[in-house]
Amino acid sequence: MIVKIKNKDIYIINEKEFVPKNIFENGQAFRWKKNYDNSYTAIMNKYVIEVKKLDEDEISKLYNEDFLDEKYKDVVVLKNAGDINDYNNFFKNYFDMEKDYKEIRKFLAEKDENLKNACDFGVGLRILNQDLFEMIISFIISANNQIPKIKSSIEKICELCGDKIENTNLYKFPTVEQLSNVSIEDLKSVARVGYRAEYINKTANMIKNKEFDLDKINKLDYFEAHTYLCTLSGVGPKVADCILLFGNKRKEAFPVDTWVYKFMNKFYLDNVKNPKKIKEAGISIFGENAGLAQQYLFFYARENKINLI
DNA sequence: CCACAGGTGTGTC
DNA sequence: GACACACCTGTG
Repeated sequence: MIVKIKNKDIYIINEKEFVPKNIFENGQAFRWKKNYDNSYTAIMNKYVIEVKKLDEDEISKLYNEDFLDEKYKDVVVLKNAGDINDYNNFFKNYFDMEKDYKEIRKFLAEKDENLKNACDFGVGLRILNQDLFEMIISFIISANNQIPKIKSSIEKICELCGDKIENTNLYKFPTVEQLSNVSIEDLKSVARVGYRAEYINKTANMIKNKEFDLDKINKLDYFEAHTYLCTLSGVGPKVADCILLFGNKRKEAFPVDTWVYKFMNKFYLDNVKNPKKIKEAGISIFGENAGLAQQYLFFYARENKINLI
């Protein structure tokens, strides 16, 4: 893998394990918007960037300009992302670039045929390291909810109280302070989050008032962090695992939603109803990469419309 | 109009 | 600790 900069664009060159669709469309992130040219736009941290996997013509063009020294097959550009310092200080961590996904796929593929198919299919999928507070609120909203609705509620919340990016109609995800000042009424009538409004308000205020210490999450081991997150309003076992997996680099977290419930019972278990038992089974079968295995399996089952019942 | 999808909180045993 | 059941909203 090579990283090169041109203007304010960061190029990730010759990295097969980076496919925007597989990263942004697997239920881990809600604010990446697909553009007409198949690029994706999002705003996070101080960045408004566009991510695109280049096609053959675009790669040829860069080669003809002498920007590339050969016609690589895999080139992803992070447009408007900044320079090498931005890459090293933010994007490297955000896109989990230090992790060798090829190695992990190889390791998981040896477990069984089904997982092998899923790992082969999901080449290019990565688990993002997103902002912890944003993940807490996003996954509280996700509970008992559907992806299009989750996305729209999060967008409305950003418009309600997040900072506006100058000269655009884009909004940042709100800070703890900003969100704690939004009324339950607005969360219901504008963001349409329903009964989750109370959870969001309470959780934002618990964090603001230091009744809950976000910094502690990094210091606790996985099981302690999971238990601690469950003390937040609207956070149960599944949501806590999503927060740890997508917002705290805990690849052993194994969120059990209805889909995981279904495919675990189809492929690995025999009619186990208790989600906690399913999670224990997942961790014991897949080990420290349980969360990643789950993402590959989930993505594979959903994209191929595999009948899970 | 009703059925359905989808995790957490609460109450009961 | 295992189990119902209510909770809100958009879609079919």
